[in-house]
Amino acid sequence: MLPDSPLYQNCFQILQQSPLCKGLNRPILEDMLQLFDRKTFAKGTYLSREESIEHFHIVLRGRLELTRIHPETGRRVTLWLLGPGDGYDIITLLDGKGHDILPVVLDDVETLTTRLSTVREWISRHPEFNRCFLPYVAERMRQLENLSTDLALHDTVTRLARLILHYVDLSNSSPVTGKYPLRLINDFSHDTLACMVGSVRTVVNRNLQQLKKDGAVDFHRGHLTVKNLETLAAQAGTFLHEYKSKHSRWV
Amino acid sequence: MLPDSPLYQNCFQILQQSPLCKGLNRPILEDMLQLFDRKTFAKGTYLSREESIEHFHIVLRGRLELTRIHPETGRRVTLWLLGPGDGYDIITLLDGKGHDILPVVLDDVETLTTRLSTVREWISRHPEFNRCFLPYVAERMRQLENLSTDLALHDTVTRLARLILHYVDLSNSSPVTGKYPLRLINDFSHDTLACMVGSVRTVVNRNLQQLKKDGAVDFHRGHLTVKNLETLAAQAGTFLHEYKSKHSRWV
DNA sequence: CAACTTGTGTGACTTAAGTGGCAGAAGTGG
DNA sequence: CCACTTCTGCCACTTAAGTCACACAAGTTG
Repeated sequence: MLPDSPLYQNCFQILQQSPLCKGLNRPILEDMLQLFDRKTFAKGTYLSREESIEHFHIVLRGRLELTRIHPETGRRVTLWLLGPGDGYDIITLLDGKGHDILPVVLDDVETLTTRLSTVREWISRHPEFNRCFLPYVAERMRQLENLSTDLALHDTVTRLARLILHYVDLSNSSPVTGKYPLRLINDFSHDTLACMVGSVRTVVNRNLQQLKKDGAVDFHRGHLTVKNLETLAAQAGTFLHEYKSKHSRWV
Repeated sequence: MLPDSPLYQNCFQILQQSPLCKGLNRPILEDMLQLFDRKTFAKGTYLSREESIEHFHIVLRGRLELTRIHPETGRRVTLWLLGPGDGYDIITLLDGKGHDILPVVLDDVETLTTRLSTVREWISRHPEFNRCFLPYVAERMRQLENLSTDLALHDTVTRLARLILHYVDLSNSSPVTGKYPLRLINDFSHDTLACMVGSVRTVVNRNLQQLKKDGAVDFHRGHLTVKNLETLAAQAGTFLHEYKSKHSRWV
């Protein structure tokens, strides 16, 4: 992508805010941007295998779900949810091997894309990149650890409450209603939510009904908000102050 | 550790075979070895928090289990099983943050240990290290992905069969009995196995009984072997040829 | 606006997988 | 060798969480 492109500024900004690049200085980011092309993927499509084994993508806009499917029952689980600033596929980037996972395009997605070998070569010339990239990888591992732990130790209501809590946008509570909006998952169908907690629609529906009755959340077709953080946190088995202190560290 | 130590050769060899260091040449390994001290941890103890946030360990001998516990029910899940050649804690190494996990020492464990800052500084001087270390990290992530997927999509017998299959030592089948031994998990109690598949002792016991009846495995107190790979693979929902081809790539 | 597709709400039913409890076997240590 | 702890096998019982099925609501498309 060249500096005279009309989208250049916009891409630059997203890159700058991306956890992958946080803290890199302007010249390095500009150098980086030169290597990438802008691509789009249509909602509802799947990325091909080549897209993951040959190229590296940084999401600019839209969401991407990385899922696995049980070959016999057809049940699905979502292992990752990628949004603006996230990279794909970081595992292949690390070891060059194929990644057995199905990337589903949830919105019309825009990415910055280039060949994996280009990224690797670029990283070897700019070892500073590792200072952002490696912590990003670590954060991803922690998330996977949490997913496993939740699946093994907690029931579905709890997992659901945790999921929602994890995506609460604390900085954007409505001063009128006192509701908290959600990042990334606010318009998910119950089915999609179910995949994220490793369960099925009916169960998630039941659970959501309960959370609604308890006053923790509110929802209607394709829209989910948090009504009462304390109640939600209680259901998630987290004390609210723990949760808040954790997040203040992150943000 | 100094070259004149009687254990030097032994340490050197384990390091050389470790996935963390695979392919590094002699002088680099020797340079590395200088930085580490040999330490031991007694069976049944827990590593302290400082051990993980201040130091980095490479296991020489013995096993280490990284687990999480449900604070109310007391149920456990094992997220990682570390053996000779493995490093701890790689997540903290990547981002310097604490890691909320409980390391249980399963045997008397010997490690090579040094300060995290020393490792980081060493890595920055030897970027070649990343060529082994990053794929190692990737492999760990894949394992976590598999754990999550299994927990979300498969029942306990299947998870158990997969666990066992994953640790089969193909290269050491007994020519007399035709049995396959297991690496690392061969002497686990049913309780410990249960933690690894995110279940409980009674259920794992039931499942093991079934696998035994089917002729897939054989076991008695603290000893587990595979009797029939095909049967086990069938229960694991994997076709044996898939499994073998995967592993031949790895080994 | 009609004919769709796609989500949502709820029932009745089934079952895997937990809990709890207990007896006996297999090791361990004095 | 005995006392002791740690495992194992099995029982009866409970329940979360899944399947199946269907009606209806909410959007979408021609």
